[in-house]
Amino acid sequence: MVRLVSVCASLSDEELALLESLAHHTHFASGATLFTQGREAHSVYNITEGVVRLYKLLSDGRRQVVGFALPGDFLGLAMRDAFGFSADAIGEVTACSFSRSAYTALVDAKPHLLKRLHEAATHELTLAHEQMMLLGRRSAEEKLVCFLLGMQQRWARLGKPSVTVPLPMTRQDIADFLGLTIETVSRTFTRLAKDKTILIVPGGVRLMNPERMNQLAA
Amino acid sequence: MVRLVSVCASLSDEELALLESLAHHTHFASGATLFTQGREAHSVYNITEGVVRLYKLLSDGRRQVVGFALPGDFLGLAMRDAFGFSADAIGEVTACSFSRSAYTALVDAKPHLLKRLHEAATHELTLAHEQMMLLGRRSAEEKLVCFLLGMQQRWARLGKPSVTVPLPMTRQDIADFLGLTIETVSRTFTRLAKDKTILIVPGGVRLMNPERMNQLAA
DNA sequence: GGTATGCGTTGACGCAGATCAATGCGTCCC
DNA sequence: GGGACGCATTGATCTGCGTCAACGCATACC
Repeated sequence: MVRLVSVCASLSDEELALLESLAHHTHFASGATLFTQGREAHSVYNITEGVVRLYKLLSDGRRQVVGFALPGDFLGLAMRDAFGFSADAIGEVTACSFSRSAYTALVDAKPHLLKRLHEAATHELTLAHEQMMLLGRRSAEEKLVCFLLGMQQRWARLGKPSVTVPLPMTRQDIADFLGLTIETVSRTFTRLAKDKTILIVPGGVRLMNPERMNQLAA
Repeated sequence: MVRLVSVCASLSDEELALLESLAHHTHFASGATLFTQGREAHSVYNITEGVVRLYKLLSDGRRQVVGFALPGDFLGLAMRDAFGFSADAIGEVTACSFSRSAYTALVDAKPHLLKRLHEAATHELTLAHEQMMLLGRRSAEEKLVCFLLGMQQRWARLGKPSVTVPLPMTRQDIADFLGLTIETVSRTFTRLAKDKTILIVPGGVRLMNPERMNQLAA
Protein backbone atom coordinates (compact mmCIF):
# COMPACT_ATOMS: atom_id res chain seq x y z
CA MET A 1 0.00 0.00 0.00
CA VAL A 2 2.44 2.48 -1.28
CA ARG A 3 1.76 5.35 -3.63
CA LEU A 4 2.96 4.64 -7.13
CA VAL A 5 2.79 8.29 -8.06
CA SER A 6 5.60 9.09 -5.71
CA VAL A 7 7.45 5.91 -6.52
CA CYS A 8 7.33 6.63 -10.23
CA ALA A 9 8.37 10.25 -9.88
CA SER A 10 11.97 9.07 -9.83
CA LEU A 11 11.75 7.16 -13.09
CA SER A 12 12.83 8.37 -16.49
CA ASP A 13 10.35 8.38 -19.38
CA GLU A 14 12.06 5.34 -20.75
CA GLU A 15 11.74 3.48 -17.49
CA LEU A 16 8.12 4.49 -17.12
CA ALA A 17 7.42 3.09 -20.56
CA LEU A 18 9.11 -0.14 -19.53
CA LEU A 19 6.98 -0.30 -16.41
CA GLU A 20 3.86 0.38 -18.44
CA SER A 21 4.74 -2.42 -20.85
CA LEU A 22 4.88 -4.87 -17.96
CA ALA A 23 1.47 -3.86 -16.62
CA HIS A 24 -1.80 -5.70 -17.09
CA HIS A 25 -4.86 -3.51 -16.64
CA THR A 26 -7.45 -5.44 -14.67
CA HIS A 27 -11.00 -4.71 -13.58
CA PHE A 28 -12.53 -6.04 -10.36
CA ALA A 29 -16.26 -6.11 -9.64
CA SER A 30 -17.56 -4.84 -6.32
CA GLY A 31 -16.60 -7.30 -3.59
CA ALA A 32 -14.17 -9.22 -5.82
CA THR A 33 -10.97 -10.55 -4.28
CA LEU A 34 -7.66 -9.21 -5.57
CA PHE A 35 -5.66 -11.70 -3.52
CA THR A 36 -5.90 -13.81 -0.39
CA GLN A 37 -3.73 -14.00 2.72
CA GLY A 38 -1.31 -16.92 2.65
CA ARG A 39 -1.54 -17.51 -1.10
CA GLU A 40 1.64 -17.31 -3.09
CA ALA A 41 2.21 -13.75 -4.27
CA HIS A 42 2.51 -13.98 -8.07
CA SER A 43 1.54 -10.39 -8.73
CA VAL A 44 1.97 -6.88 -7.51
CA TYR A 45 -0.87 -4.36 -7.95
CA ASN A 46 -1.23 -0.65 -8.40
CA ILE A 47 -4.75 0.69 -7.79
CA THR A 48 -5.92 2.95 -10.61
CA GLU A 49 -9.48 3.56 -9.52
CA GLY A 50 -11.65 2.61 -6.56
CA VAL A 51 -10.95 1.56 -2.99
CA VAL A 52 -9.61 -1.76 -1.69
CA ARG A 53 -10.05 -3.25 1.76
CA LEU A 54 -6.93 -4.95 3.23
CA TYR A 55 -7.52 -7.35 6.08
CA LYS A 56 -6.36 -10.29 8.13
CA LEU A 57 -8.56 -13.01 9.57
CA LEU A 58 -8.29 -15.10 12.72
CA SER A 59 -9.29 -18.76 12.51
CA ASP A 60 -12.55 -18.04 14.37
CA GLY A 61 -13.58 -15.33 11.90
CA ARG A 62 -12.49 -12.23 13.77
CA ARG A 63 -11.25 -9.70 11.27
CA GLN A 64 -8.77 -6.83 11.42
CA VAL A 65 -8.75 -4.39 8.54
CA VAL A 66 -5.12 -3.26 8.27
CA GLY A 67 -5.80 -0.53 5.73
CA PHE A 68 -7.77 0.86 2.84
CA ALA A 69 -5.92 1.23 -0.46
CA LEU A 70 -6.82 4.25 -2.58
CA PRO A 71 -5.93 5.09 -6.20
CA GLY A 72 -2.16 5.30 -6.52
CA ASP A 73 -1.50 2.82 -3.74
CA PHE A 74 0.72 -0.16 -4.38
CA LEU A 75 -0.15 -3.63 -3.06
CA GLY A 76 1.78 -6.85 -2.74
CA LEU A 77 5.21 -5.44 -1.91
CA ALA A 78 5.33 -6.36 1.75
CA MET A 79 5.72 -10.07 1.27
CA ARG A 80 8.53 -12.44 0.42
CA ASP A 81 6.57 -15.30 -1.01
CA ALA A 82 3.01 -15.24 0.31
CA PHE A 83 0.58 -12.35 0.82
CA GLY A 84 0.41 -11.23 4.43
CA PHE A 85 -3.21 -10.11 4.17
CA SER A 86 -6.22 -10.37 1.88
CA ALA A 87 -7.51 -7.62 -0.37
CA ASP A 88 -10.90 -7.11 -1.93
CA ALA A 89 -12.64 -4.46 -3.91
CA ILE A 90 -14.99 -1.99 -2.22
CA GLY A 91 -17.13 -0.99 -5.20
CA GLU A 92 -15.67 -1.25 -8.71
CA VAL A 93 -11.90 -1.24 -8.86
CA THR A 94 -9.39 -1.03 -11.65
CA ALA A 95 -5.76 -1.88 -11.09
CA CYS A 96 -2.52 -2.50 -12.96
CA SER A 97 -0.94 -5.79 -12.10
CA PHE A 98 2.68 -6.76 -12.65
CA SER A 99 4.12 -10.23 -12.46
CA ARG A 100 6.23 -10.58 -9.40
CA SER A 101 9.27 -11.78 -11.32
CA ALA A 102 9.18 -8.83 -13.73
CA TYR A 103 8.74 -6.48 -10.82
CA THR A 104 11.69 -8.04 -8.97
CA ALA A 105 13.90 -7.85 -12.04
CA LEU A 106 13.03 -4.20 -12.59
CA VAL A 107 13.76 -3.33 -8.98
CA ASP A 108 17.09 -5.15 -9.11
CA ALA A 109 18.04 -3.19 -12.19
CA LYS A 110 17.05 0.25 -10.87
CA PRO A 111 18.51 1.15 -7.47
CA HIS A 112 16.82 4.55 -7.37
CA LEU A 113 13.45 2.83 -7.79
CA LEU A 114 14.34 0.58 -4.87
CA LYS A 115 15.22 3.63 -2.85
CA ARG A 116 11.78 5.08 -3.49
CA LEU A 117 10.13 1.81 -2.56
CA HIS A 118 12.10 1.68 0.64
CA GLU A 119 11.07 5.21 1.53
CA ALA A 120 7.49 4.28 0.83
CA ALA A 121 7.69 1.14 2.99
CA THR A 122 9.26 3.17 5.76
CA HIS A 123 6.38 5.64 5.57
CA GLU A 124 3.90 2.77 5.79
CA LEU A 125 5.66 1.58 8.92
CA THR A 126 5.25 5.00 10.51
CA LEU A 127 1.54 4.92 9.71
CA ALA A 128 1.32 1.43 11.19
CA HIS A 129 2.83 2.75 14.44
CA GLU A 130 0.22 5.51 14.49
CA GLN A 131 -2.49 2.91 14.02
CA MET A 132 -1.09 0.89 16.96
CA MET A 133 -1.40 3.98 19.15
CA LEU A 134 -4.97 4.40 17.92
CA LEU A 135 -5.94 0.76 18.47
CA GLY A 136 -4.24 0.39 21.84
CA ARG A 137 -4.83 3.68 23.55
CA ARG A 138 -7.65 5.73 22.02
CA SER A 139 -11.38 5.85 22.83
CA ALA A 140 -14.07 5.00 20.29
CA GLU A 141 -14.77 8.69 19.62
CA GLU A 142 -11.08 9.48 19.12
CA LYS A 143 -10.68 6.49 16.84
CA LEU A 144 -13.48 7.60 14.58
CA VAL A 145 -12.32 11.22 14.49
CA CYS A 146 -8.74 10.19 13.66
CA PHE A 147 -10.06 7.91 10.95
CA LEU A 148 -12.12 10.67 9.34
CA LEU A 149 -9.29 13.19 9.45
CA GLY A 150 -6.91 10.61 8.04
CA MET A 151 -9.22 9.77 5.14
CA GLN A 152 -9.74 13.46 4.41
CA GLN A 153 -6.00 14.00 4.22
CA ARG A 154 -5.52 11.02 1.94
CA TRP A 155 -8.20 12.19 -0.48
CA ALA A 156 -6.69 15.68 -0.33
CA ARG A 157 -3.25 14.36 -1.28
CA LEU A 158 -4.89 12.65 -4.24
CA GLY A 159 -6.06 16.04 -5.44
CA LYS A 160 -9.58 15.88 -4.05
CA PRO A 161 -9.49 18.23 -1.08
CA SER A 162 -12.95 18.65 0.45
CA VAL A 163 -14.66 18.88 3.81
CA THR A 164 -16.92 16.08 2.56
CA VAL A 165 -15.09 12.79 3.07
CA PRO A 166 -16.23 9.89 0.86
CA LEU A 167 -16.67 6.66 2.81
CA PRO A 168 -17.31 3.88 0.29
CA MET A 169 -16.61 1.16 2.87
CA THR A 170 -19.32 -0.27 5.15
CA ARG A 171 -19.67 0.45 8.86
CA GLN A 172 -18.43 -3.08 9.47
CA ASP A 173 -15.22 -2.31 7.55
CA ILE A 174 -14.68 0.82 9.62
CA ALA A 175 -15.38 -1.11 12.83
CA ASP A 176 -12.85 -3.80 11.86
CA PHE A 177 -10.28 -1.13 11.04
CA LEU A 178 -10.71 0.68 14.36
CA GLY A 179 -11.07 -2.36 16.61
CA LEU A 180 -14.72 -1.61 17.41
CA THR A 181 -18.13 -3.15 16.69
CA ILE A 182 -20.51 -1.90 14.03
CA GLU A 183 -22.94 -0.72 16.72
CA THR A 184 -20.30 1.40 18.46
CA VAL A 185 -19.28 2.94 15.13
CA SER A 186 -22.89 3.74 14.31
CA ARG A 187 -23.63 5.22 17.74
CA THR A 188 -20.44 7.30 17.68
CA PHE A 189 -21.30 8.68 14.23
CA THR A 190 -24.76 9.60 15.52
CA ARG A 191 -23.31 11.31 18.59
CA LEU A 192 -20.80 13.31 16.49
CA ALA A 193 -23.66 14.32 14.20
CA LYS A 194 -25.80 15.46 17.17
CA ASP A 195 -22.77 17.51 18.37
CA LYS A 196 -22.74 19.11 14.93
CA THR A 197 -19.13 17.97 14.64
CA ILE A 198 -19.99 16.10 11.44
CA LEU A 199 -22.90 15.84 9.04
CA ILE A 200 -23.74 12.38 7.76
CA VAL A 201 -24.42 12.49 4.01
CA PRO A 202 -25.06 9.65 1.54
CA GLY A 203 -21.78 7.88 0.85
CA GLY A 204 -19.75 9.88 3.32
CA VAL A 205 -19.45 12.49 6.01
CA ARG A 206 -19.03 16.26 5.98
CA LEU A 207 -16.66 17.64 8.60
CA MET A 208 -18.48 20.57 10.24
CA ASN A 209 -16.03 21.31 13.04
CA PRO A 210 -12.51 20.32 11.96
CA GLU A 211 -11.05 22.41 14.76
CA ARG A 212 -12.73 20.36 17.47
CA MET A 213 -11.82 17.19 15.60
CA ASN A 214 -8.13 18.10 15.43
CA GLN A 215 -8.24 18.83 19.13
CA LEU A 216 -9.71 15.37 19.84
CA ALA A 217 -7.07 13.77 17.59
CA ALA A 218 -4.40 15.71 19.57
CA MET B 1 14.04 -2.25 14.59
CA VAL B 2 15.62 -4.43 12.05
CA ARG B 3 18.18 -7.14 12.63
CA LEU B 4 21.65 -6.05 11.63
CA VAL B 5 22.87 -9.65 11.59
CA SER B 6 20.68 -10.40 8.60
CA VAL B 7 21.34 -7.05 7.02
CA CYS B 8 25.08 -7.49 7.28
CA ALA B 9 25.06 -11.04 5.98
CA SER B 10 25.07 -9.58 2.48
CA LEU B 11 28.16 -7.49 3.00
CA SER B 12 31.70 -8.36 2.01
CA ASP B 13 34.47 -8.33 4.63
CA GLU B 14 35.68 -5.09 3.20
CA GLU B 15 32.27 -3.52 3.48
CA LEU B 16 31.83 -4.81 7.01
CA ALA B 17 35.13 -3.21 7.97
CA LEU B 18 33.91 0.05 6.44
CA LEU B 19 30.70 -0.18 8.43
CA GLU B 20 32.67 -0.93 11.58
CA SER B 21 34.89 2.09 11.01
CA LEU B 22 31.82 4.32 10.90
CA ALA B 23 30.41 2.97 14.16
CA HIS B 24 30.60 4.58 17.57
CA HIS B 25 30.19 2.13 20.42
CA THR B 26 27.98 3.71 23.06
CA HIS B 27 26.80 2.63 26.49
CA PHE B 28 23.44 3.61 27.96
CA ALA B 29 22.56 3.34 31.64
CA SER B 30 19.30 1.73 32.70
CA GLY B 31 16.43 4.05 31.79
CA ALA B 32 18.59 6.31 29.61
CA THR B 33 17.10 7.77 26.45
CA LEU B 34 18.61 6.77 23.10
CA PHE B 35 16.46 9.26 21.21
CA THR B 36 13.18 11.10 21.45
CA GLN B 37 10.15 11.21 19.16
CA GLY B 38 10.11 14.32 16.98
CA ARG B 39 13.80 15.15 17.43
CA GLU B 40 15.93 15.38 14.33
CA ALA B 41 17.40 11.97 13.55
CA HIS B 42 21.17 12.48 13.44
CA SER B 43 22.05 8.89 14.19
CA VAL B 44 21.13 5.33 13.45
CA TYR B 45 21.63 2.65 16.13
CA ASN B 46 22.35 -1.03 16.24
CA ILE B 47 21.71 -2.68 19.60
CA THR B 48 24.65 -4.82 20.74
CA GLU B 49 23.46 -5.78 24.19
CA GLY B 50 20.35 -5.22 26.28
CA VAL B 51 16.75 -4.37 25.50
CA VAL B 52 15.25 -1.07 24.34
CA ARG B 53 11.67 0.14 24.72
CA LEU B 54 10.22 1.94 21.67
CA TYR B 55 7.17 4.07 22.30
CA LYS B 56 4.95 6.94 21.27
CA LEU B 57 3.22 9.38 23.61
CA LEU B 58 -0.06 11.23 23.34
CA SER B 59 -0.19 14.82 24.63
CA ASP B 60 -2.12 13.69 27.72
CA GLY B 61 0.53 11.11 28.64
CA ARG B 62 -1.07 7.96 27.27
CA ARG B 63 1.69 5.73 25.96
CA GLN B 64 1.86 3.07 23.28
CA VAL B 65 4.90 0.85 23.20
CA VAL B 66 5.40 0.03 19.51
CA GLY B 67 8.09 -2.56 20.10
CA PHE B 68 11.01 -3.87 22.09
CA ALA B 69 14.40 -3.85 20.39
CA LEU B 70 16.70 -6.78 21.16
CA PRO B 71 20.41 -7.27 20.40
CA GLY B 72 20.90 -7.16 16.64
CA ASP B 73 17.96 -4.86 16.03
CA PHE B 74 18.48 -1.68 14.06
CA LEU B 75 16.86 1.61 15.11
CA GLY B 76 16.37 4.92 13.40
CA LEU B 77 15.79 3.74 9.86
CA ALA B 78 12.08 4.41 9.63
CA MET B 79 12.31 8.16 9.51
CA ARG B 80 13.13 10.81 6.93
CA ASP B 81 14.21 13.62 9.19
CA ALA B 82 12.75 13.13 12.66
CA PHE B 83 12.37 10.05 14.85
CA GLY B 84 8.83 8.66 14.76
CA PHE B 85 9.03 7.30 18.30
CA SER B 86 11.16 7.50 21.42
CA ALA B 87 13.56 4.82 22.60
CA ASP B 88 15.02 4.18 26.00
CA ALA B 89 17.13 1.54 27.66
CA ILE B 90 15.55 -1.21 29.75
CA GLY B 91 18.48 -2.13 31.95
CA GLU B 92 22.01 -1.53 30.69
CA VAL B 93 22.32 -1.23 26.92
CA THR B 94 25.22 -1.05 24.53
CA ALA B 95 24.76 0.03 20.95
CA CYS B 96 26.70 1.03 17.86
CA SER B 97 25.65 4.38 16.48
CA PHE B 98 26.30 5.66 12.98
CA SER B 99 25.92 9.20 11.80
CA ARG B 100 22.92 9.49 9.56
CA SER B 101 24.86 11.05 6.70
CA ALA B 102 27.48 8.29 6.70
CA TYR B 103 24.74 5.71 6.82
CA THR B 104 22.90 7.35 3.92
CA ALA B 105 26.07 7.56 1.85
CA LEU B 106 26.87 3.91 2.47
CA VAL B 107 23.36 2.83 1.51
CA ASP B 108 23.50 4.89 -1.68
CA ALA B 109 26.77 3.23 -2.60
CA LYS B 110 25.66 -0.36 -1.91
CA PRO B 111 22.42 -1.38 -3.61
CA HIS B 112 22.49 -4.90 -2.16
CA LEU B 113 22.63 -3.41 1.33
CA LEU B 114 19.59 -1.32 0.46
CA LYS B 115 17.83 -4.43 -0.72
CA ARG B 116 18.45 -6.10 2.64
CA LEU B 117 17.22 -3.04 4.46
CA HIS B 118 14.07 -3.00 2.36
CA GLU B 119 13.41 -6.65 3.08
CA ALA B 120 13.89 -5.96 6.77
CA ALA B 121 11.52 -2.97 6.68
CA THR B 122 8.96 -5.06 4.85
CA HIS B 123 9.24 -7.75 7.54
CA GLU B 124 8.72 -5.10 10.20
CA LEU B 125 5.57 -4.01 8.40
CA THR B 126 4.21 -7.56 8.47
CA LEU B 127 4.88 -7.71 12.22
CA ALA B 128 3.12 -4.37 12.61
CA HIS B 129 0.05 -5.80 10.87
CA GLU B 130 0.09 -8.76 13.27
CA GLN B 131 0.26 -6.32 16.17
CA MET B 132 -2.76 -4.43 14.80
CA MET B 133 -4.72 -7.69 14.77
CA LEU B 134 -3.62 -8.29 18.35
CA LEU B 135 -4.48 -4.80 19.56
CA GLY B 136 -7.79 -4.54 17.74
CA ARG B 137 -9.27 -7.99 18.02
CA ARG B 138 -7.72 -10.13 20.73
CA SER B 139 -8.67 -10.60 24.41
CA ALA B 140 -6.31 -9.78 27.28
CA GLU B 141 -5.38 -13.44 27.74
CA GLU B 142 -4.68 -13.92 24.02
CA LYS B 143 -2.61 -10.73 23.94
CA LEU B 144 -0.39 -11.90 26.75
CA VAL B 145 0.03 -15.41 25.33
CA CYS B 146 0.93 -14.04 21.89
CA PHE B 147 3.40 -11.66 23.49
CA LEU B 148 5.14 -14.44 25.43
CA LEU B 149 5.33 -16.75 22.43
CA GLY B 150 6.63 -13.88 20.29
CA MET B 151 9.35 -13.01 22.79
CA GLN B 152 10.34 -16.67 23.08
CA GLN B 153 10.73 -16.91 19.31
CA ARG B 154 12.80 -13.74 19.16
CA TRP B 155 15.20 -14.94 21.87
CA ALA B 156 15.37 -18.29 20.11
CA ARG B 157 16.34 -16.65 16.82
CA LEU B 158 19.11 -14.84 18.71
CA GLY B 159 20.51 -18.22 19.69
CA LYS B 160 18.97 -18.40 23.16
CA PRO B 161 16.19 -20.95 22.75
CA SER B 162 14.57 -21.77 26.09
CA VAL B 163 11.16 -22.36 27.63
CA THR B 164 12.10 -19.67 30.14
CA VAL B 165 11.40 -16.31 28.54
CA PRO B 166 13.34 -13.35 29.99
CA LEU B 167 11.13 -10.32 30.56
CA PRO B 168 13.40 -7.43 31.49
CA MET B 169 10.65 -4.85 30.88
CA THR B 170 8.16 -3.80 33.58
CA ARG B 171 4.49 -4.83 33.70
CA GLN B 172 3.68 -1.27 32.69
CA ASP B 173 5.78 -1.64 29.53
CA ILE B 174 3.98 -4.87 28.67
CA ALA B 175 0.61 -3.23 29.36
CA ASP B 176 1.46 -0.30 27.10
CA PHE B 177 2.60 -2.70 24.38
CA LEU B 178 -0.59 -4.76 24.52
CA GLY B 179 -3.10 -1.93 24.98
CA LEU B 180 -4.00 -3.01 28.54
CA THR B 181 -3.51 -1.69 32.08
CA ILE B 182 -0.84 -2.91 34.46
CA GLU B 183 -3.52 -4.49 36.69
CA THR B 184 -4.99 -6.52 33.84
CA VAL B 185 -1.53 -7.73 32.84
CA SER B 186 -0.77 -8.75 36.42
CA ARG B 187 -4.10 -10.52 36.90
CA THR B 188 -3.76 -12.35 33.60
CA PHE B 189 -0.25 -13.52 34.49
CA THR B 190 -1.58 -14.80 37.81
CA ARG B 191 -4.46 -16.62 36.12
CA LEU B 192 -2.13 -18.27 33.57
CA ALA B 193 0.14 -19.30 36.45
CA LYS B 194 -2.82 -20.83 38.36
CA ASP B 195 -3.74 -22.71 35.15
CA LYS B 196 -0.19 -24.06 35.16
CA THR B 197 0.15 -22.62 31.67
CA ILE B 198 3.15 -20.59 32.80
CA LEU B 199 5.39 -20.38 35.82
CA ILE B 200 6.38 -16.90 36.96
CA VAL B 201 10.09 -16.77 37.81
CA PRO B 202 12.29 -13.81 38.74
CA GLY B 203 12.97 -11.75 35.63
CA GLY B 204 10.75 -13.77 33.36
CA VAL B 205 8.29 -16.56 32.76
CA ARG B 206 8.63 -20.26 32.06
CA LEU B 207 6.23 -21.65 29.50
CA MET B 208 4.76 -24.82 31.01
CA ASN B 209 2.12 -25.59 28.39
CA PRO B 210 3.25 -24.25 25.00
CA GLU B 211 0.67 -26.44 23.29
CA ARG B 212 -2.25 -24.73 24.98
CA MET B 213 -0.59 -21.37 24.36
CA ASN B 214 -0.20 -22.00 20.65
CA GLN B 215 -3.84 -22.99 20.53
CA LEU B 216 -4.86 -19.71 22.20
CA ALA B 217 -2.67 -17.76 19.78
CA ALA B 218 -4.37 -19.63 16.89
C1' DG C 1 -47.80 -4.72 -4.40
C1' DG C 2 -45.25 -8.08 -1.45
C1' DT C 3 -41.42 -9.82 0.56
C1' DA C 4 -36.56 -10.80 0.69
C1' DT C 5 -31.94 -9.16 1.42
C1' DG C 6 -28.33 -6.00 2.90
C1' DC C 7 -26.99 -2.24 5.51
C1' DG C 8 -27.60 0.99 9.22
C1' DT C 9 -29.62 2.69 13.55
C1' DT C 10 -31.35 2.36 18.18
C1' DG C 11 -32.35 0.41 22.78
C1' DA C 12 -31.73 -2.72 26.85
C1' DC C 13 -28.54 -5.24 29.23
C1' DG C 14 -24.05 -7.61 30.39
C1' DC C 15 -19.26 -8.06 30.95
C1' DA C 16 -14.18 -7.60 30.13
C1' DG C 17 -11.24 -4.72 31.43
C1' DA C 18 -10.47 0.05 33.60
C1' DT C 19 -10.26 2.57 37.80
C1' DC C 20 -9.53 3.28 42.60
C1' DA C 21 -7.37 1.77 46.62
C1' DA C 22 -4.81 -1.07 49.73
C1' DT C 23 -1.00 -4.25 50.58
C1' DG C 24 3.28 -6.86 49.79
C1' DC C 25 8.06 -7.02 48.98
C1' DG C 26 12.12 -6.10 47.16
C1' DT C 27 16.40 -2.79 47.19
C1' DC C 28 18.66 1.30 48.55
C1' DC C 29 20.25 4.57 51.68
C1' DC C 30 20.58 6.88 56.08
C1' DG D 1 17.02 -1.25 61.96
C1' DG D 2 13.74 1.62 59.53
C1' DG D 3 11.63 4.22 56.17
C1' DA D 4 11.39 5.63 51.39
C1' DC D 5 10.82 4.24 46.82
C1' DG D 6 9.67 1.37 42.79
C1' DC D 7 7.31 -2.41 41.18
C1' DA D 8 3.86 -6.05 41.47
C1' DT D 9 -0.27 -8.11 43.24
C1' DT D 10 -4.96 -8.27 44.78
C1' DG D 11 -9.66 -6.74 45.82
C1' DA D 12 -13.88 -3.80 45.20
C1' DT D 13 -16.29 -1.18 42.19
C1' DC D 14 -17.32 1.24 37.91
C1' DT D 15 -17.98 1.94 32.97
C1' DG D 16 -17.18 1.96 27.91
C1' DC D 17 -18.00 -0.85 24.77
C1' DG D 18 -19.81 -5.42 23.37
C1' DT D 19 -23.82 -8.36 22.86
C1' DC D 20 -28.43 -9.33 21.80
C1' DA D 21 -32.48 -7.94 19.71
C1' DA D 22 -35.73 -5.10 17.34
C1' DC D 23 -36.62 -1.95 13.77
C1' DG D 24 -35.96 1.32 9.64
C1' DC D 25 -35.15 1.88 4.97
C1' DA D 26 -33.22 1.24 0.87
C1' DT D 27 -32.95 -1.60 -3.60
C1' DA D 28 -34.17 -5.90 -6.01
C1' DC D 29 -36.81 -9.34 -7.69
C1' DC D 30 -41.11 -12.07 -8.24
